Amino acid sequence: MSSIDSYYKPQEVEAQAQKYWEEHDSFRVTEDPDREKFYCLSMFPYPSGHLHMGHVRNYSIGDAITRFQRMQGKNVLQPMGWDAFGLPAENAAMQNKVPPAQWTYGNIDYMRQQLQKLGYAYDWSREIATCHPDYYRWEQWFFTRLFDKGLVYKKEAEVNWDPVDQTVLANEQVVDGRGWRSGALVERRSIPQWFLRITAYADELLKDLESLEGWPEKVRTMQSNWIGRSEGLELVFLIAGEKDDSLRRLSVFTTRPDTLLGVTYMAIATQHPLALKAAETNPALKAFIEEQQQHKVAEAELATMEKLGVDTGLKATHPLSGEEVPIYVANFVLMSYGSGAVMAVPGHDQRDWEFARKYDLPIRQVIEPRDDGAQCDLDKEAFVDKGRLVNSGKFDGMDFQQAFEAFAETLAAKGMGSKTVNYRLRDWGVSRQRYWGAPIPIINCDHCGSVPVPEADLPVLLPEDIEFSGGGSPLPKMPEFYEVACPQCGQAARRETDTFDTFMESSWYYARYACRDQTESMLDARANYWLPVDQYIGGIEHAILHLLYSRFYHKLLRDEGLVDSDEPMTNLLTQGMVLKDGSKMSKSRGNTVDPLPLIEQYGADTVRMFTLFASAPDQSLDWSDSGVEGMYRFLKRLWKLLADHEAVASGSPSAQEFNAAQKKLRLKTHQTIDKVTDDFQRRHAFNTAIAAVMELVNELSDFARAGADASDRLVIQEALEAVTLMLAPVVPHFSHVAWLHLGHDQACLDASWPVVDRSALQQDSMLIVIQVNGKLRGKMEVDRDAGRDELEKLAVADDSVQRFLSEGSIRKIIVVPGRLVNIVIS
RNA sequence: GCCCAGGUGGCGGAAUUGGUAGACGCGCUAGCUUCAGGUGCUAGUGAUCGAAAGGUCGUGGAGGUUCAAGUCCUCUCCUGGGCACCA
Repeated sequence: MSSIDSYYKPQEVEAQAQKYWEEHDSFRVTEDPDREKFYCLSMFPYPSGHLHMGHVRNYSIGDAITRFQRMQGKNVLQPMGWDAFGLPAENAAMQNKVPPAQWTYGNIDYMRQQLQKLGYAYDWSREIATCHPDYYRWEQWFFTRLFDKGLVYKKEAEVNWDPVDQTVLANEQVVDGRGWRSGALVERRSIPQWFLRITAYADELLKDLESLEGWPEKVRTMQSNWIGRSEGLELVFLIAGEKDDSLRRLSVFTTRPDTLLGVTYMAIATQHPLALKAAETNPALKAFIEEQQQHKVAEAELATMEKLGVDTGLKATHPLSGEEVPIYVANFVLMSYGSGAVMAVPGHDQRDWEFARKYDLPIRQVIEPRDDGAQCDLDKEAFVDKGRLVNSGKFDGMDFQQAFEAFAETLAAKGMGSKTVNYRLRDWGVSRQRYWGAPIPIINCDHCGSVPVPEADLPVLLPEDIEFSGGGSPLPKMPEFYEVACPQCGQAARRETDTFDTFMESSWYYARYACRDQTESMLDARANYWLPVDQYIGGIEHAILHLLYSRFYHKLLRDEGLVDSDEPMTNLLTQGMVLKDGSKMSKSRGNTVDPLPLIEQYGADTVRMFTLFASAPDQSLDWSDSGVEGMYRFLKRLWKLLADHEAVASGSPSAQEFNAAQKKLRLKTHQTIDKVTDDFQRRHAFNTAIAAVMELVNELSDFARAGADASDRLVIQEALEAVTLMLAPVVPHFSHVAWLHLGHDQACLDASWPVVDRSALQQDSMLIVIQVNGKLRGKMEVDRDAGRDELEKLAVADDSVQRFLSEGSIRKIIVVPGRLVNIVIS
């Protein structure tokens, strides 16, 4: 036992606990097949140079879960690392004339120290920095594997080009259509780039969302919408008089095949090959296409933009009716979705309707409302609901599903159409024309084409000792980097100077933590011990891209035989933003709060506790300095209580005979254990867990104040132990020292989570609420075994009820056992 | 436009299965300790009427279901987020 000073000095407490953890290497874990594992992971930070409150919140949540699970007896892995590639390092390099590598590694060292100050239970032996060749070499290797499997390909794609700086800009470097440094108008340029075939996994990524029951519904919905699966029919309209076979068949996709006979014109995108060809001989059309090209406006405006188009003069033949309809080039048709052409049914699609009105095209009704009162007035707007077919010959009377099948069959028989599925999801472009990223392991040879770098030549090292000035990546200016011999034919070739999208690194880091010292392979058997991640914690801003890419990557790893699970993370907690004065903390708003001075003033435990207490983890958190003060007060008060308490061996209090006051405190103690356990385990409601512990401490203070004899001290000991253990995941340093003070040799972090003593929850009496007509009128303390009849009798006899009886007679009495009696009077 | 959250005291937020609305913390008020204090302790603190006992109102708004609604249903307003001409 160690006695403690009654004045709480967080700096000393935290130093003592951290020293112990360090000396005992307390957070290092190894695989142990005999124990249940728990992998708790917080999204790793970008090493920007300093921790902000969002990090503190994220990691305090993760650490609380980690330590709780450890106290449940599980073998818990909680690693930490650095999402170290990225644009800010390049910007800093330009500003400070420091190579990005040096800047990044310096930041990592500094931020690691900050994290250690906060006392998080990380197994630092597994630390990863994605900019390290030991890490990205496997990403390069994996890419070459995907290349061999045909899961990567190269195609032209548009980038933002700054004509003054002569460089490609990331989207965030384009401000109001101009380069952020040069101020020059940004141009769109097409250059060859690498893509990962995520669309090949679209169906599985969508289907498996259903199995992710531990993910917030919101995230699943967002991913589902992002994938955007729609079932429909792909069908062909022939172009009348067109000789060129590649242009003769105009293919379109529709989710409403039932409206097929309502087609009165066709609409194609400005970039559609047919449009481009027609423009060659049609100056008005050419001008229109060029003008639309200029309009690379914000996507939000697109939706409300006026619908415009030009007649190509071409005619398409309806595959069923044989009718010839005009083909328009229209600004509302996207080249990137479906085939870049649509069949227009103005009667039953609002966009088509508006366009038809504007250009005086016929509007034909082929669907009529079922008898459900739906309104249909094609003079006012399109009728877009599903209904019954009319004006469609032999298809008349069919409903949507019948028509879908019938049209599909008819068209298939003619070789003019088939059922298809379309996705909103696009393949993942992974090329970045940047320096500070993992080099794409491809060599371009004039004779052999794109050749992956052989495994023996990996990694392709990113040169770190470089001069970094403006004007884009230095790699294309470094012949020593890009001048290589082709691995296949040996002739002079050129290495790719593009680097990977940094989402590539963050898509598989969770797996590499399991075996980051493995030099022979990307992953080994240890990954299957730890995976999938049992609890992942991070910002909602990653709901789509990072989490979708990680799920995709996991399936790629699985199909390469590297992991045996289908999904990377079973449970996901998306923590809310940290706000100050109602708006998000950000440098530009100037409302950031630096965690470090607070840690110095109050200690890490107070700061951690406040971030968990101020709101539920998935809600936003409003920062309040006086709230932090409140947490500090609580810890000081509890500390005093502990110091004033003389530890006793915590035998088995249940063998004792307790007086009423002792029973009452024990009831509160065990009720609190019950609630807090549920809050931690099931709800992740740390805010209410902490509040419940505070309630217990308040009651404990009152009890202890009354003076304590030997048997009282036993009950106090029991309560203080419970409090110390329940707070251990939140304020681990505090609990570490408190636990020793309470007479334990074993470290608090290895202690077991407290267990509810059911017998302490047994009460002799219970509080019953008395209502008259649903309004609270009184309360009564009744015997635990009081039956329904007795409760009724007692309630009616209550003074507060008697007063209302003069106003009417009793109609009904509702008894909710253990809760209330409601007397209905009228 | 579509989809998803959310709206509760002066503030952050509780109320988990329809059953005592406002736990816990902040702030505020009064008092005590006597502290140089910004410390500590005690009591009070939704609004309103009342000396009190007690009553009335009260969870964005309007209806409804129910013995009973912050919680369920219908309509509506506001805030935040996501998607956005997806055929």
